[in-house]
Amino acid sequence: MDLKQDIKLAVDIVIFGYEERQLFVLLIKQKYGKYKGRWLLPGGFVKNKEGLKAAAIRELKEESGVVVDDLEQLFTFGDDVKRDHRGRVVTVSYFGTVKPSSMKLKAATDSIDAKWFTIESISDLPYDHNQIVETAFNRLKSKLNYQPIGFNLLSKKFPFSDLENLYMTILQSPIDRRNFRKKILSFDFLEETDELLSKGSGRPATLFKFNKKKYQSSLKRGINFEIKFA
Amino acid sequence: MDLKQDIKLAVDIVIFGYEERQLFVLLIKQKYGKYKGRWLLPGGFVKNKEGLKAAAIRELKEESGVVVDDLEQLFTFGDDVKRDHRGRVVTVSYFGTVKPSSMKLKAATDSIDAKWFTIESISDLPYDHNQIVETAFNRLKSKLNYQPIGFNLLSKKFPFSDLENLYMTILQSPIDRRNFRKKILSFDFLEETDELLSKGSGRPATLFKFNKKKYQSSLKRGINFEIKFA
DNA sequence: ACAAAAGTGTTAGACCTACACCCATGG
DNA sequence: CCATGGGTGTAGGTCTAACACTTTTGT
Repeated sequence: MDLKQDIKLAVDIVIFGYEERQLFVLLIKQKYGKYKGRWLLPGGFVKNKEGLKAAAIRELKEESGVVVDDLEQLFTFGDDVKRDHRGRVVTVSYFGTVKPSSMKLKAATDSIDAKWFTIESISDLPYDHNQIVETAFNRLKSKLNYQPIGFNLLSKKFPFSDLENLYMTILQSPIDRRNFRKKILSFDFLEETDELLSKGSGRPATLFKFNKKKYQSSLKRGINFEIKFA
Repeated sequence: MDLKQDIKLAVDIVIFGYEERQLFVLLIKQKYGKYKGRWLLPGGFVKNKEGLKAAAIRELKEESGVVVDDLEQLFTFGDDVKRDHRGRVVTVSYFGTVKPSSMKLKAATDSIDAKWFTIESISDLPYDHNQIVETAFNRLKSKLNYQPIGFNLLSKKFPFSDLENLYMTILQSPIDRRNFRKKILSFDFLEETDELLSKGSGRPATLFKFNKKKYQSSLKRGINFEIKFA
């Protein structure tokens, strides 16, 4: 065993939120160190007896108050030996999705504030955090095409138009409402409720909910959820 | 900075090779330690001033003699705090593809031997290496469906039947030769040479080669290389 | 009655799938 | 001349893409 190895292991987390036709990323304001006062991704060092994903979930909660029960591993950044000024730090990045209005943001430990930023507004993050966000955003976009990923980002019950707008926002391109609805409904993992939602003017929308059981049983039957729109 | 962190960082590499309608994985025979004499994945600890991918390429070469110029990051294993008996070790796994007959295997440093094993024949590897191989195999299968990945696994010039067999071997299902050829040729990244290859009896096959430039320019034009066969 | 958002079908063309015979060579 | 592997076309069905008007509500 190489006793001289001196590499620190960290985790960084990219949390996406969606609200009112806008996609947001969660950032925290650093309390200490070189980047005190700067906004950056939640994250921190892994504890000796703590799993990687567990560390990510813990740091996220500590620094922002956001609680998730699962995160997906994104990429491990460690090709650049000098990505961190404090010495050699390798970071395992995670990403997750959340509905902002269901979370109360609350800074603690290393952070003095936590806030949602639109994805366009973040630039010049410290370290390689811009690259991490970009990687996460690309993954989000590509996952949208083959997994019904959007449902964490919406309310439990939502009008169909929310889904449409979510896809259009993330993919940054218009989609055909009729074809989209047909395709999604054909997958048969949405359930129509008998509730309606009026928001301001216009015809009230029937609310749908995601039926996880149906989704998973379709998955087992090997059904592909590919969604392609120009 | 957490001075008490005591986590070692390693890399493990899954190299796939294809020859004669069989898919192989490269393993090395361990020279030292608890698993002395056992076959397992090439890999080892990352040096302080060495990028992760560079460490993987170096370890691969040192332990097996296999030289690659690129590897793809697969997954970072570190949720199980006790995956390594030597203490807390987190490993970043990589995978790559290679044509076995173009490589001379040569053990050195930590390994006393290096050998190709068919994917079916490997079981009971030390640590969580079975899980790593499984992860890599799944990735290989899924990449086959949307990237012309197979070309590292074949000779520079190859008969069309080699590609067919490669796909059938990896996906473990028969494919329709006519439809497969039509689809692949429609992507227009293969170039027909005027050479023929006779192997034993049967009509000689025209040799094709992969045209990387055409592939990349198609990629830029946003063409999708999706290949689906039951 | 008007503005705003929800809901809904059809058609043409592209793509996928299934399928069987002839060709060129070696032995 | 037989065995072996290489090379090729078509038709039916399915899926995709493009497209516009009606319904229900709030103001």
